[in-house]
Amino acid sequence: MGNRPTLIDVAKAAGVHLSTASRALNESTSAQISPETVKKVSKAARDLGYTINTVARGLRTKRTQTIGVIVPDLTNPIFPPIVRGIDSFLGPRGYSVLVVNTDNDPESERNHFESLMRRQVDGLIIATGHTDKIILANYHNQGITAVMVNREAAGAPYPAVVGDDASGINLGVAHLAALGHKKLLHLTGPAESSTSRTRAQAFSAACKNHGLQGKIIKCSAYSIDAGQSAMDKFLNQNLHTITGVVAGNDLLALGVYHSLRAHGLKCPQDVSVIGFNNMPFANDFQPPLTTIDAPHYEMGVQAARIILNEIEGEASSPVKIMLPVTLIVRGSTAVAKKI
Amino acid sequence: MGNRPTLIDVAKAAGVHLSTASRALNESTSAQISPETVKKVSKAARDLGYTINTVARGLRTKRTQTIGVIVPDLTNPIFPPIVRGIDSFLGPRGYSVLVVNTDNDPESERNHFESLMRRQVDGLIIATGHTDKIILANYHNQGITAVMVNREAAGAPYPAVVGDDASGINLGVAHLAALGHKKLLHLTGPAESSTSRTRAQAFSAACKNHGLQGKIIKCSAYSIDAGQSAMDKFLNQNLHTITGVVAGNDLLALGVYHSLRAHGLKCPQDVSVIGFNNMPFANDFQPPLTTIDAPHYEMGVQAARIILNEIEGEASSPVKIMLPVTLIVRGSTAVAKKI
DNA sequence: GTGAAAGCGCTAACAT
DNA sequence: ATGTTAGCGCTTTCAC
Repeated sequence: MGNRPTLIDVAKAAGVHLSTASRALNESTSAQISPETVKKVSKAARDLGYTINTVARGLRTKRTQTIGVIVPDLTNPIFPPIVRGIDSFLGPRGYSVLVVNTDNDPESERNHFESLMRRQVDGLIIATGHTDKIILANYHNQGITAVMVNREAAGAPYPAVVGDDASGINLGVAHLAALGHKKLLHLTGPAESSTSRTRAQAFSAACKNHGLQGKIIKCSAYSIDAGQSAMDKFLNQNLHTITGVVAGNDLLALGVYHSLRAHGLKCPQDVSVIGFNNMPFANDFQPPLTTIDAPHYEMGVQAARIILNEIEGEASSPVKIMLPVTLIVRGSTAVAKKI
Repeated sequence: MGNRPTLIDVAKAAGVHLSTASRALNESTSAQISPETVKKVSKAARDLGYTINTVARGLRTKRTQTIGVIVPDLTNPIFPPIVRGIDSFLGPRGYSVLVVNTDNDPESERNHFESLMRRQVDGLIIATGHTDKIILANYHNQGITAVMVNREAAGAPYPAVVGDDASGINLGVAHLAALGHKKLLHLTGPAESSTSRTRAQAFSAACKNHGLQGKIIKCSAYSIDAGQSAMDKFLNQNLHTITGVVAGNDLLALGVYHSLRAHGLKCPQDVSVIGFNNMPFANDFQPPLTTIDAPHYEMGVQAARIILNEIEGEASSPVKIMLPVTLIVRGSTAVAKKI
């Protein structure tokens, strides 16, 4: 890549010392320099096409203005909005974002973590549900600044930004109850994930509150395939024993769609299905998916806000921000079938 | 973030000179050092938990092992697979990826470009359809290493990795022709994008080849809304004059779905629809979308391979890699209705 | 095979 | 208000 001019070139062109040029060009120190000098230096910089070398600055200041974002898989549609939310807050403030995908593999996560450390990121935003307590505690012991997003911190007092999972599940169960459903099924995600546990607990509690019968089955991952095979297994043994499904997320709900179809069951006529997340295109599924909308973009924004505060401001006490969720009623839920 | 040990700490612990430690720890120079010394230094590094500071290395070597990836919008589902493909190739080779979103805004693109330059990225992978010739020529004049992905280079001799758009459109038109369709419509994306132009031209040519009547209407963006409003406009004036639609991409196809529904038309009974990209969840739409599968992940891999070659190997002559596409027939296409 | 020393481009005391 | 100087952590040329 091209040989860009350095500060020393600018200083020479402006006829001042290197350090004066540095001060003139830096927002926080330009007040120390006379207005004319600032103008002179700025002009020289512009004329030469000078841009600061953030690598050199980073070495000197020990700040790279880079945040590492750890996600399981960017192709899972809930993560791009989170990443964009993070970016929208950080970008205008001079920070860049390094996104890594772990694929829920601890080995991969460790490698990516090392890579981010080598790159001297100023902080971490962690969106992986699987990062175990030991790893997290480890991060904390190393003095690493981090914020959790879309999951709670376990094993370390890190701030977290989450959707109100319990309320969301409540809304879903209440909606099905209002439609006359009596026997519900919940597909829960991997137990390592805090959201899975929260949603499953909320499901049980909500069923009890509404006097409904609620079963829970486990899925090995938050994926269409995992949802389908879990539902297949259930239907093969329990055909026609439930009328409503509250899936742990929209991908699992999609797996349920596939399974119902394979078993000759119609949604919503035979079985109502509710997802979670309101992922992009949920409205275009067959049928359009009733789901809980979680504000992923805003979660990203909030996580970014907190981590910047931790880095640049005083370390706040670990906060937990819970953002409100809403029920989006579409075509996958209907009045309960008589069974 | 924690105060990590430096090379000098390792050197001291191993009882060797700083430069010896550096050589011992570097793959490419460790051969110069006696095996025992290498072992000694490696052990010291491990014991201390040493990890290299890539910022310092980058300052010295003028290589950051970072690639900038410029996309329009990460929430457009075709980009995450591309990014992951890039990452899958680059990650194991020690490179990281800095992804920026331009939202098709030239001002935003310029800002992000500056940011990437300040960060001393080793090269750019550009996936934005809108980057105009002047900007691209500008990059090239500055000696910037870049590779285009999912679009052709215009205005600069940069390598490009693209899907075989023309063949894809051909497959789609041939499929509709075989189903007895005589009058087709193509929704083309923004004219600035090379893929739009290629696909539109291929559509005209294919219609001619098959003796079909082919109309083309323009969409302001590759989005559901743009597709819907373009189709709305068309249907309001031309109800029942076409039986098949070849959309410029899957999002436009989804817009067509919405428009058809709003006009009381059924897909595929009244109108067959073909998309482009085979985006995630295309199989779950209503109806499942017949579309052209483009290998986005593989496009990312190839783009990464080329740019690494340009950076580390000799500069190859500008290549254009065209990856094959396939027609995926689903429920949105059927035998033509008599009109 | 290893040590010495310079320097990548910048910021931040410390002077004046 | 500006100049001087040291040094961030590393690689690499030059000695020996």
